[in-house]
Amino acid sequence: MTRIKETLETLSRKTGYSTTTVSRVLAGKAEQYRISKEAVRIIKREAEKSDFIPSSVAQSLRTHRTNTIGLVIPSVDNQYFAHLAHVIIEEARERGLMTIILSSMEDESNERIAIRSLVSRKVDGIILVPSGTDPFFAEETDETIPIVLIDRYYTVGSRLSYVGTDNYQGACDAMRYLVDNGHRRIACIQGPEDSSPVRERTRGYQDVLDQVDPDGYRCIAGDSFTVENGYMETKFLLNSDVPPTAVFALSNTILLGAVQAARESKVSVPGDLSLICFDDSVFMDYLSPAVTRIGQPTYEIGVLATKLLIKRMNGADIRENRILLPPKLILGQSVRSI
Amino acid sequence: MTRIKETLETLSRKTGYSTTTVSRVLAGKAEQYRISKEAVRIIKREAEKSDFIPSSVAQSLRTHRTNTIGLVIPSVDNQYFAHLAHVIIEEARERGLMTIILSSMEDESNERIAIRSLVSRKVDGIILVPSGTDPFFAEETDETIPIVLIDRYYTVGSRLSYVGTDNYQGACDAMRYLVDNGHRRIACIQGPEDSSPVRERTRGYQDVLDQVDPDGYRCIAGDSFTVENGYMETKFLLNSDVPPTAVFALSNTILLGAVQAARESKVSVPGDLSLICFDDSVFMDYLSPAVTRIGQPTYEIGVLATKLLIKRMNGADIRENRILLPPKLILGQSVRSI
DNA sequence: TATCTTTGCACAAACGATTGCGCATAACAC
DNA sequence: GTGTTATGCGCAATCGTTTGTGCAAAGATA
Repeated sequence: MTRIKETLETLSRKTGYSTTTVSRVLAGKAEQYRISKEAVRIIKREAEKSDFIPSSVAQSLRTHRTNTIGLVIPSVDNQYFAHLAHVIIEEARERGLMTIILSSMEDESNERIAIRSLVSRKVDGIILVPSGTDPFFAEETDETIPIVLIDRYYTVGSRLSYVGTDNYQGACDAMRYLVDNGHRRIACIQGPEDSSPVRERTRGYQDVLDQVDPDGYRCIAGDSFTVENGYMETKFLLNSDVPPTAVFALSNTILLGAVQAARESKVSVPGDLSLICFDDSVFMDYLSPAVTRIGQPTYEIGVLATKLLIKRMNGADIRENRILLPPKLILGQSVRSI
Repeated sequence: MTRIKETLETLSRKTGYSTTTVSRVLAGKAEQYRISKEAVRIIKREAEKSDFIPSSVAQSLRTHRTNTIGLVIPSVDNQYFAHLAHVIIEEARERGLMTIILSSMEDESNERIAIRSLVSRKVDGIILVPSGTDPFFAEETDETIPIVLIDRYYTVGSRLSYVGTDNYQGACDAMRYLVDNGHRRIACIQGPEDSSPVRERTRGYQDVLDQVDPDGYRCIAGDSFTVENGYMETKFLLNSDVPPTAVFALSNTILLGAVQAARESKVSVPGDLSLICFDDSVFMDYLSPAVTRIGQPTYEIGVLATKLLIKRMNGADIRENRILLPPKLILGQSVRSI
């Protein structure tokens, strides 16, 4: 109770020193300002005794630093983003920064509102998973408050910093694996087409098939990173005239939908249908069969993004900076060799 | 760029009105203070044109409100807490509140540091999953900043508000289900013993068995909410002289470990071993067999906790308030009738 | 004794908003 | 013409820090 009402002013009164001196002592600048040992002792003792906690609000107003970063993600209720958020929160905390999380729910207008709030709160930097396609607002903000994009980037030639997975490479790896196991009739269930990872991944799908089977089967279906989408599209595929022998699901959620659809239709995996997907998750190994997948280096993305952001917060002028990290093929038993 | 540097002062200069008037107009208090239509028009136009975003920092300092709540959870990298966080973030946002997430990693000292940071940042309220056993610090903080506990509560008679699952009821439901299916040799793999949900759940385990089989088999093993713990303890159990016919895992993580152990030991679920656990999760339905479990009402917990917190932030004096919400038995195929 | 340095600290102005109070000027009543 | 009320707005203090500058007292130097 006392603790919270304490201010430099009250401490000043109690110790007989000015707020200036108290402030300097508590900021560890006693030496620098030649405060006597005596004063330091008295002030520190009193501060400790009353458990003084300085107001970051006042500090921020005065110093123009909030020691806070903003994190805008679609939703924390998604393993992939939750893990990313976790890594970022921890990494930031180790460097004395707090994290404010805002969810955009994949909505462009939410995203703008979120950025505005963060600007209003004077955060020192922003890590953003862009949901929209228009980089203008973010770019303008970036002039003053550094922004680092993760997971996705804006369509057109935006100069915003970016850290993410090499999605093209990942998709190629997945497709190569299927192809090497004899698959040719491979369908791809995607997320929203205006998302950069989707574009990169479908490009990988196309390119690999174009190499090994130029005029063969092609099927890119779906439009969102949801279980429902995965379910629906798989249903369609399974009921088509000549169903694919393998499905490449572009996210963990889509995969779950696919699994459900297959199970419902009594289609055995990998007996009748092989599955491979993007995103890793603890539970992927617990499914039967365990899912073969492309794991994204979420830890590395989170750490690198935070580090890059902090560098820029400290004035480094490394605006145009795109970092692509390699994905990893994780083998399960969901792909059959045919 | 302009946008971010704008202040009441600059707007005042541009429009020729005082900061007082500008402030009042932008706060929607023009009527109240009899500002002319003319002035309102000019000021609003200018504010819009330069996209003025007021500094929440300055506002907070002056008004003693940050419109921010703090959320301290073990880790967002856990489906259960991630979902809880998601619900709270959304609920808070709808009421104009931002959420700062701090992870305690189940560590008491981290928890205190987290609370201190939140106090320093002058958050308007705190939602906390307590990791420690000593309520003192939280209680003292609660004198000034309302705190609502979720998921767990402190051991001794703390008066802090609390919203959570009726863990005893849930455990009884789970045990009843096992017993009704003929099981008597039931082992329980628990989390840390000083956590209130663990105590409530093991109490349910005991009570049900005491009713149906007073002198029968009892086994409560384990000590943490981790996959490893579930794995290890299950290994032990499976190798004991007379293994249990069913395992009651007290969390989703523990369950995963149990599944892994059973799979490794070629023990069929539910053929040789029945499984039931606490916590719901999307993927529980995708395991084979789907896991029979006790789902916690996370959505309701999140919403109620936020609402309760906001009420208290607005001055309601409802300190001692413990809300227990009913869990739900969700049937899978992981329990065999014997 | 007079001057210069060092020591030890405080004054007061910021930071950017909000808000109690007050003060012109205009409108109106009589 | 005088008193009263309404209208429209600004002054200046305040929130709790940080920080550039200044200044008295003590010590050193000559």
